Amino acid sequence: MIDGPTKTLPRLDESLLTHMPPFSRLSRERIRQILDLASSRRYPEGQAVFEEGAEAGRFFMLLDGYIRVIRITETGEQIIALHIPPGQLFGIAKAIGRSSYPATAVTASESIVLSWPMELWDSFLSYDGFATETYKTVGTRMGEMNNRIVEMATQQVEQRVANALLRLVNQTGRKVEEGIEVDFPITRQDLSEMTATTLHTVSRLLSAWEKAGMVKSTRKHIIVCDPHALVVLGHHSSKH
DNA sequence: ACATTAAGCGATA
DNA sequence: TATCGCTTAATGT
Repeated sequence: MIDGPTKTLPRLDESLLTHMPPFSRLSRERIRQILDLASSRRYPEGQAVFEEGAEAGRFFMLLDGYIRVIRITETGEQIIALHIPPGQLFGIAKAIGRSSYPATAVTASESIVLSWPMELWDSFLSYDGFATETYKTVGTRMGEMNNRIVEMATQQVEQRVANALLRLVNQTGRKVEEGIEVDFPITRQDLSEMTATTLHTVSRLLSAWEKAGMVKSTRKHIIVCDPHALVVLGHHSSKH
């Protein structure tokens, strides 16, 4: 893809990073130093930050918005692996011993992203708390994807979709009057790509759940009104 | 218990 | 107006 020159938004303030776990133990001076090495860029919704297989030239920190991590199968279908909320590192290929990105990262909503050249990775690792925090997030994501594999193999579609939706509102949910809403635009197609089913099945499930008062949805918006009911649904392993 | 195909409708740009 | 997101029914495995 043809990326324009990296724009530097209004000068970055230290407070942007002081409360982000990978940097929270660092002095103000060190954070200033790190910010001066960073490029910041705003991405509109649906833009690729990097693509699977590309040379991993930089690593990233999501300041605002949401990142969707996707992979393409042999037959050309998209699989959504996970979503990344603000405050997390991503594209950290070196942390898993790779020199190319293992998946494509696309913005699920308008996002603000910091990035640094991968050559700086080793020096970042020496900063207090950085290594432990990044390996914590790597571990968490591995565990998540592991759970997904087990789900795919053992659970039926309704359970998978229920659990995927619960994961979304737990990780990226925003409180609204009627319940908890997924904090970025999400379509039936997206949910189907997270759960290895079709948008039609997702549509039918959401309609049924809406009639039961468990969710409320309009185009690109999903509100979970009764999380506990969904949890019960998601735990039900076999029926009849 | 699911996927696929098809048809149609309102929202959006 | 054309495209997109979504719903539903019918049919297939």
